[in-house]
Parts: sequence; C-alpha cells; structure tokens
Amino acid sequence: MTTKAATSSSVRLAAETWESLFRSQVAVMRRLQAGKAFKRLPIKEYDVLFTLSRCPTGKLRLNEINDHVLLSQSSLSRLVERLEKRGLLERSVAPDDGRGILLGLTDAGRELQKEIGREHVRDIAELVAPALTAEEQRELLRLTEKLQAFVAGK
Amino acid sequence: MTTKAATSSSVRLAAETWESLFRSQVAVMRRLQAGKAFKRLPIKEYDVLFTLSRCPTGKLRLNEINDHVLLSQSSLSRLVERLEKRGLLERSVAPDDGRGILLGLTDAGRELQKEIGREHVRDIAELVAPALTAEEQRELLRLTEKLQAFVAGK
DNA sequence: CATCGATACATGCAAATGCATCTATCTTGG
DNA sequence: CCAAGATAGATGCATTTGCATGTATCGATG
Repeated sequence: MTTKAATSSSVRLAAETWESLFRSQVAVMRRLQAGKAFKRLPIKEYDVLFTLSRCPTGKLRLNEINDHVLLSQSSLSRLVERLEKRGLLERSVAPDDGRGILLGLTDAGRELQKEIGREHVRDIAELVAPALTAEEQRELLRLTEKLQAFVAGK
Repeated sequence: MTTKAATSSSVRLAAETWESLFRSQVAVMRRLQAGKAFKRLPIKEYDVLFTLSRCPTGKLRLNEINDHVLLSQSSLSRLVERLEKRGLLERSVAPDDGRGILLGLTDAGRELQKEIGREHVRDIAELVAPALTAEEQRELLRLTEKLQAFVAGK
C-alpha cells in the first residue's frame, strides 16, 4: 500500500517537474521566436511547414498536424488558410476520406521552410548546446520522448 | 579544434532535444488546459495567480511576471486588467519606482488559485507520475532547471 | 440500404493577442 | 539641476484565436 505521505511527495515531484519543464520551454521559446527569421513568417506557421517537411509522404491531414501544435482545430484551419493564400502549401481532398484535407508543401513553401529552418536551428544550438552536455541532452531527449509517448497513448 | 562533422552532430542533437522538449510540452499542456478547472479561468490567467501565490512577498512587478509567461507586454497588461476587473488581484504603484505596477492577490484571487490549483496538481500528477520513475522525474527536473538557468543568464 | 451518431473541417462572431506608439518616470552625463 | 535617452506600463488598431455551430462525409446498426 502507498502511504499518504508517499503519495503527497510523488504528487509534488510530478508538479515540480512539470513546472520546470514548462518554464524552461517558455524561456527558450521566448528567445527563439524573437529570431529575425520569424519576421518573415510567425513561428506557429513555420511549425506547420516544418512538420510537413519532416513527413516521409510529404502530405498530412489537418487533424494529424493538430496533434502536434497547441492550437484549436478552428485556429489551425485558418492558419492553414493563410499559408495557402501565401502559396506555401496546397490543400487536396484525402483520397480515402472525403471529409479529410491533405496538406502538402509547394516549392515556395519548401524553400521558405529551409531558409528559416537553417537560421532557426542555429539559434536553437546556441541556446541549448552550451547549456547542457551532450550526455545531458541525450538524457533530456530520452525523458521528454518517454513522457510524450505516455501522454499520447492515454 | 572542432571538426565540421562534430559541430554538425552537436547542432543536430541540440535541435532534436529542443524539438522533443517542445512537443512533450505541447502534449502535456493540451491535456492540462482541457481540465475542468480551466472553464472557470483560462490557464494563462491562472498562471499569473499561481506565480503571485508562489512569491514570498506576495507582490510582483508586471515585468517580472512577463518573464515567466509567453505573452507580449501589452497582452499581459490587459490580462492583468481582466483579473483586476474580476476582483482577483489588485494593482498598486511600486513604492520605489513610480513607473512600476505591483500586483498582489486579493482574498478572492488567493482562494480561486487554491481551488483550481488543487485540481490542476492532480491532473499533472496523473499525467507525469506514471510516465516516468521518480528518479527520472528528478533528472528531468534538474536538466530543465539547468537549461532555464543558462537561458535566463544570457 | 436507410438511418443515426460520430468525425473532419469550415465559418460567424466575440475575445485575446501583438505591434506600434504614447505617457510618465527614472537615470545619466554635462 | 537640466536635457536626453532608457525603461515601465497603457492604449489604438489590425490580426489571430477559440467557442459554438454548420455542412459534408463516414461508419455502424437494424
């Protein structure tokens, strides 16, 4: 049996861990989004282009992308609308599901993602690499992946 | 001297680490902000009350709070305005700096923070505690604190 | 295969956000 | 002590966001 005291301390530990994870994300994100590259395209919109660029098939459903970003379904719908208007991606109806929308980068979208991405990655490296040893980064990577995997499968 | 290959791999590691940290934060935050408690008060507004509740003096400057949240100065200014209108906090002029605004919780604000906080902490524990061992949580806590400390002092 | 609930995405509308700018106060150099 | 630049926070305004809801398609059930 778990004692009350042990439960309380495990709750506290979880809360402190999350708090620290969250604040570190805020601190890093604050710096990153101030990057010069994001004057060309807001970081949230960049993130959608990035997600598409990482996808092997090059196409993703709207709802798949929605799982990766912190936006409501309707906000993402309009964000994508803006990207399409700028000619950075194209919509098409999903072949196997008439309700679904497939998104794919245009050449211009792929190009812009790469340009911003290069600078963005440099900024990330400047913030993260000197803060933690390679070993620590690998451990942080492992732990956050494990956390994410658990939360996703719930 | 650092070789090109070593530099490239360290850059990649930093980028992957950040990406994973960020996505795990998105996944957890998505669940947390869906919590029933945040129908009473949006999570960003709760966060300001929480930050004030943790402060030993009970009072914080607007710009101090701004460092902890991912909001522009003007957005925070108006968020605080909403909280004041709801009677959850009070503004006062900073005694040592006529430009500064000191924020402090009202009794109602303290009470609401505690009520939401209790539920919020439970939700956090349900997501984080089963995902990682206590040892892993302590390590994640340590690493994110270290990252945050480095980024803050830059 | 007709119906009914569920799912995917779009849209009207009110609220929140950020940028640029404004005012007031502080700080510094002469 | 004064002027000039810096800093804290407020505000006008255009953009973005989310909630509620709408439309279309899908899937299961009788």
